[in-house]
Amino acid sequence: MEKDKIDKKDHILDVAEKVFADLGYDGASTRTISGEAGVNMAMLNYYFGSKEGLFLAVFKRKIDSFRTLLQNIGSDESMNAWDKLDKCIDNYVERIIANNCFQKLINREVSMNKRGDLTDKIIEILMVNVYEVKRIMEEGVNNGLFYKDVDVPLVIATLFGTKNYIVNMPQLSSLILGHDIRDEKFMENELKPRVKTYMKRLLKAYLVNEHDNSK
Amino acid sequence: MEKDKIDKKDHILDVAEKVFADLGYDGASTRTISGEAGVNMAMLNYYFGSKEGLFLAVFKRKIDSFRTLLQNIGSDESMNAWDKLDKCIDNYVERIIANNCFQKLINREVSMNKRGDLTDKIIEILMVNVYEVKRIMEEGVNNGLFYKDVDVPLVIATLFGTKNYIVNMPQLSSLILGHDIRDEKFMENELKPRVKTYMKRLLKAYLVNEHDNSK
DNA sequence: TACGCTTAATCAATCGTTTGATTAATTTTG
DNA sequence: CAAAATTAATCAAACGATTGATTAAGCGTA
Repeated sequence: MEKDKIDKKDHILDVAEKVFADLGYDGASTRTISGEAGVNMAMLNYYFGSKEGLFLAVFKRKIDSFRTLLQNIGSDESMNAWDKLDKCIDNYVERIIANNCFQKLINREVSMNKRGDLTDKIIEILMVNVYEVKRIMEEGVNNGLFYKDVDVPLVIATLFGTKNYIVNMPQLSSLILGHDIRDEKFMENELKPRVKTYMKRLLKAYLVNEHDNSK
Repeated sequence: MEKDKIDKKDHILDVAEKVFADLGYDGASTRTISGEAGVNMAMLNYYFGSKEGLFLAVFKRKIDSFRTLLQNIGSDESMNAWDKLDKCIDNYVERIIANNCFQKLINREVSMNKRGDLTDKIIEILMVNVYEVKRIMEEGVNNGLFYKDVDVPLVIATLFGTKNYIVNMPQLSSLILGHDIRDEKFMENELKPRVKTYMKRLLKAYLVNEHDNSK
């Protein structure tokens, strides 16, 4: 039946997404993916043409949800820059920290130097998110809500970088935090609100401060 | 001659570091590394035992030098926590942002969920550095120099995460910053002092602030 | 000669991919 | 409607290429 075919392809993509995230593109073999998905190895090539085709299919499936993540927030006229930034942080912590294996996959492949065709597409998608946040912050700077000399690009690096550091290196951040962040309960009840509070305080402290350099 | 042997080993490590960073651990073959270094393939195993041994040798060479640097800062009694943190930031920007291929290498391998002693060893060594910074910050909290309710683990995530975000995804951060960060001149004359200033202001604003949540 | 270094040749294992055969589903035909 | 023809889906097996690693012979120097 047609529906079963789609479900099976989707199941393969689900498994491939996780295996790619866990082992990397090179580390994930077609045998491992097919084995984990419970399908014959040849099915990967039958459905997706090649290993790279499978990887691209995994990636493309996620594109739409990422494209619309923040656009609604940015265009809401009823909120000021503070509220928008608040909502951005909430959304990122909820959506991206929770479901992180795709983020790991992306960041690892982008950090490679020798994968130009694939990298450009990923960069383009990531920039959509970045640009929304950038616009919000510049709005806050322009109307005087934020301190005029804030370094917007580097604040973005902090916002996304802090998040990446936690989710991309769970073993390391678990040691730093003193809990296993892969524990669902801890993640949901403690880490998420903690990261939200921290990020808001951190950005607030910096964005409104006059950056007095005197000692 | 003894000296030549050491120089050759060092040259192999230099090349291996770059190839590992560009292609990842799995993507970098021993043939590619030996070919790039201009030595026979068997020399890698002769000198370093195995591919993993070579990787660990690359890794240890970098981390050891950096650990001693951090420890010197941390144990300096003439500086308070502020000055130490200042110096940490300066050193990180100078040493790690400039020579970034090693950082990319580490972060990519740690972000894998691949089980094995290789990842564990990397984590273990990385934690030594993390603890040094953590110790400095807790020192500042304990003697009242920093605000008592700061979230030290997450500040560490910000400190390292911001840096990682910039150096691990140069294509993306170049777009955000509006300049190619792989341009040596821009990196040296603009980005480095800019990141230093930003990180210090950001951490200072957060660490001394009372985190007023009222609007 | 004896020893440390270097090499080409080679190993078994694994890689991504392809093949040919078989089964299941669908369409066409009488 | 039923039989035949066609297409789609699935599988085990094997392909050539490449992987990390090892071997034994050759090299230069002390």
